[in-house]
Amino acid sequence: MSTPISSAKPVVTRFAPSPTGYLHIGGARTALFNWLYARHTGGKFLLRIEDTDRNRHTPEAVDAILDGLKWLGLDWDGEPLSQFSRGTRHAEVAHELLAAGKAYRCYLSPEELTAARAQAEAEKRPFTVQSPWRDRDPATAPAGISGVVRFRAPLDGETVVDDIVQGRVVFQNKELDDLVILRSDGSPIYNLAVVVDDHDMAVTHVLRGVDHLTNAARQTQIYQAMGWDVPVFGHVPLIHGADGAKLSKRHGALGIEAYRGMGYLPSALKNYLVRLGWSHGDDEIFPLEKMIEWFDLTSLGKSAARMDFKKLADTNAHYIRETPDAELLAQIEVVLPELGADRAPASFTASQRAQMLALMPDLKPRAQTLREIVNGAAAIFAKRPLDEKGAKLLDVDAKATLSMNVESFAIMSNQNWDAQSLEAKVRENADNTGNKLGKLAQPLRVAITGTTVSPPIFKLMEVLGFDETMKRLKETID
RNA sequence: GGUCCCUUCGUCUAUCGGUUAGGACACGAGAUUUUCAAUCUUGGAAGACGGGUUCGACUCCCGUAGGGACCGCCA
Repeated sequence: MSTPISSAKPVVTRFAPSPTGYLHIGGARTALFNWLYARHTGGKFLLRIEDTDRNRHTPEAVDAILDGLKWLGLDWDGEPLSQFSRGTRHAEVAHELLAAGKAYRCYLSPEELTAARAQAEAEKRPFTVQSPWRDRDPATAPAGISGVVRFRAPLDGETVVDDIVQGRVVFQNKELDDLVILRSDGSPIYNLAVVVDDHDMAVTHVLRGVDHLTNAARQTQIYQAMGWDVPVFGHVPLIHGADGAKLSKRHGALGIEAYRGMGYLPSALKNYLVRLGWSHGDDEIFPLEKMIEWFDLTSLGKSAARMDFKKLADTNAHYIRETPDAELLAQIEVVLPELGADRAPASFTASQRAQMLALMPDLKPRAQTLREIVNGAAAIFAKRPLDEKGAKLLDVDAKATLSMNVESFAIMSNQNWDAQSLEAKVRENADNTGNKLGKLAQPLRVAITGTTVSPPIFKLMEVLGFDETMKRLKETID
């Protein structure tokens, strides 16, 4: 793979989303790859908003994309560039092409075009635009209408895209028709704008989805017509849903903010995404420094990957366990309102925060998402609605053991009210009555949490404190 | 339909002509255990198919099948 440009100039990559919606998972990965490569090489990572189609772009979408990138920690160099703002420059290049005879004005109406397309389809014939205006004398142009500007694409030969991911991909020029570069209102079309901007921004590496592969051929022709250096192209495979079909909203084409709301850590999401289409031997976990150090373009795969939420969850669980308690709590508090946790408040009180922190070591191994952490701590936030299993467990026998325990707890106080002492006490009670620990612990769990499943009960009792615990126990016995 | 791309355990992937085809997730079993997890041990699980090339193919070539992308005055 030859990369003549990269060896000479400092690397410049870019992420160029169209602001028609949120930042989805595929876009996030594309951004990640570009960011990683720029950071790996010490080059620049630029951001450009492809908003030339004024009918389709929304300011909200721009914000969503920027927020998503920020949350992921993908910082860009310089200000984001609005492609729309460069309209005059795009038109200028189009007119250069026009003047050089490498483009021409075409007065074919949209209606004529659709009709021709329909006819080709009916005859099961491949359709390529063949404009009669390509060779017609401009002097014969119809008065009153401005027409579009089409690129005069070469008729014979081939256009080669030397792709760092896809390899050498050859397109026959006869398959590539004369694409519109300027609309009849004079505004630029994507393929022109991209080439002009990438050139002007000195972009050296264009990493994007394979859905742009044919565009790369057309863009290559424009580069050549302008006599500009073609950047290194790298077209990465797409991400599919778990069923192998195109990613739809149902299976993961959610906005990045949806993943944040579900309680995924940005570090985990990046780690998961980088492994979709890229590998480094048998390694699975990449601390950010390693990700940057090891990321390269030659280890990118060509086949599409499926979204696997189980693995994402596992990766997230890993990063949850790695993150220090206080930092994790801070991250939870940032997204708490989005988490939709069962019985959690919108924000923590000081004492709840302290309780969360104390319980964190026991919460972490039990959770795959931040949402699950908060759910695991439900006993802190709320009274405990008794669930079915809990109610069933709380029979006469269980209540008897509860009473026994309450009596022995009564002589304790906030001074020695800790998990260790509590467990010792209950073990003692169990031994004295010839019971296993579980026989006495489960009723305690149900009485205090309302459920049969919770973080370690003695730790929970410690965190809740003497008064609250005794209150709950007594309420259950009565 | 045309053009282009893809195909190793269920999933993500390693292998870059010679391996008992490795790892991770998921799944099964066991250990541990106050519940649930976590943790440890452990098991099953793959080169789409058919032809070549070669002393030797998962690796190279051709074909078939299946999948995908693109074919706008969208990006």
